[in-house]
Amino acid sequence: MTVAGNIRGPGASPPAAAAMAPLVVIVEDDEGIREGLQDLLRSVGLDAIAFGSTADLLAASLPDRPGCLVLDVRLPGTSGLDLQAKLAAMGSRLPIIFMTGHGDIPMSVRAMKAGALDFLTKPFRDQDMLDAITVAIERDRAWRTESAGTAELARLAATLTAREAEVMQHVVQGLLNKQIAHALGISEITVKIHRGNVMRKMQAGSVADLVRKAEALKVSEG
Amino acid sequence: MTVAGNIRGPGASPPAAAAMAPLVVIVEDDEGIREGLQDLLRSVGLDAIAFGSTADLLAASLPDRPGCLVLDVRLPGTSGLDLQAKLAAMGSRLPIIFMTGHGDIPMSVRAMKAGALDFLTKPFRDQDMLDAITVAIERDRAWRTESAGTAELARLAATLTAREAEVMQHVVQGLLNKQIAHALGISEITVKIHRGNVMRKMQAGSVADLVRKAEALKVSEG
DNA sequence: CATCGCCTGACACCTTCGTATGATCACGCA
DNA sequence: TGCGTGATCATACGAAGGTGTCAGGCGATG
Repeated sequence: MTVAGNIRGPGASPPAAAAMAPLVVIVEDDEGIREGLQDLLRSVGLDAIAFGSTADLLAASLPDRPGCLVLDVRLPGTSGLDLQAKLAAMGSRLPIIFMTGHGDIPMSVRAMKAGALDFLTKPFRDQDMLDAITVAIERDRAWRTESAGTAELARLAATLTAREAEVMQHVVQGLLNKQIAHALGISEITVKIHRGNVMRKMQAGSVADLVRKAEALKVSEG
Repeated sequence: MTVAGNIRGPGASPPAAAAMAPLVVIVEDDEGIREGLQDLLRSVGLDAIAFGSTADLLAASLPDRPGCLVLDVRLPGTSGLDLQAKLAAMGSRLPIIFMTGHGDIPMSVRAMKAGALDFLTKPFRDQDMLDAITVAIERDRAWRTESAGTAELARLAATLTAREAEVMQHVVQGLLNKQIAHALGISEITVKIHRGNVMRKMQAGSVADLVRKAEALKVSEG
């Protein structure tokens, strides 16, 4: 598995990844800082894996665990900001904490606007980094939990036939069976059958349930 | 009306504030920059009002129009960051664009984490400021539109009696009338009456409608 | 005290929903 | 060609939803 293992689209999440022990991924070219950070994290019981360049990270095989990315801005080859953009384009949601020794305000603002969780200047206090990492891991956990839910919904929705999906669409709009039948040009009886299939396949115990699930799907899709 | 006019809780929005012409509020102690900014904005057809200190702003009477705040970080008395915190505590959602001549990275990160939309360093390019303002106004408009919707829902929900609200709660959970009746210790007939009142008062054409409105309310409240 | 709003309940009637049974037709796949 | 799946429809029955009418009790308010 490559770093794409952290790019979790709906349906990709294996069993309860959000509950696993977190992993902090470090990308920093200065070996001293890199190992210092690793030691710091291990001292508080956090697993950490470190790379010296973005290329190393991208080539590496990462487990699908909750965690975050601690990224130096200035790196050989692809910069930290470029990596942030690249990961975002790949669909990754892994929280990113930047650190830099020679940054400026526009750089930090750009990173924050692109979704970075924090932007620390070297030298930073150990506690500041640990605080940021704690927040980042918690956010990733929350996202994974939520994502697992919508992924499960998407899995259920994928079992619907085209017609059933169409009927569901109309049901959650609040239309009556006879109205749906007229809209689709079929009989009300057939609508009832499709509707029953939808409720069973989507594991919805009521129309209210179905509406909520349909809304959650709509939000996660677009 | 004070600056609290920009603190728009549900139910506070007058008719279609989101559609009004935007107003940019500037707080900057340097008179040259302040007037330069005002001229810049007026040159592109934007209304602007400027203050020399946060105290002046807080004492002023501001119309309830879409817009944004352009804020110097270093100000006499309360600083820009303090004002940001104060406004947030007051419930304001007015987008804030910071500008500074002597800022540092931690300051910019703090502002961005607190929800600032942008953080420009002086001297900035006119176009950068205009771009930021455009984005900010658009975001404020979107928020106002959304806010007006939930405010209307809250207004409808406020007309419900305690019992009706209770019944609605159970209905959107997907319970049957007989289950609601049992849960509340009343007869199914009475539940039907309350339910009918709920549908009428909430202007819901269907259970699906009601569920969506209840969800929107829940999100806006919690 | 009278009135009003709210909560409560019953009876009746119709609509809508949900499902079971049974059946036909089309399409793709082995 | 046979089989499975999906889509279609009919009949029928029971469960649930929705509305209207009538009515009693209860607390607040003028």
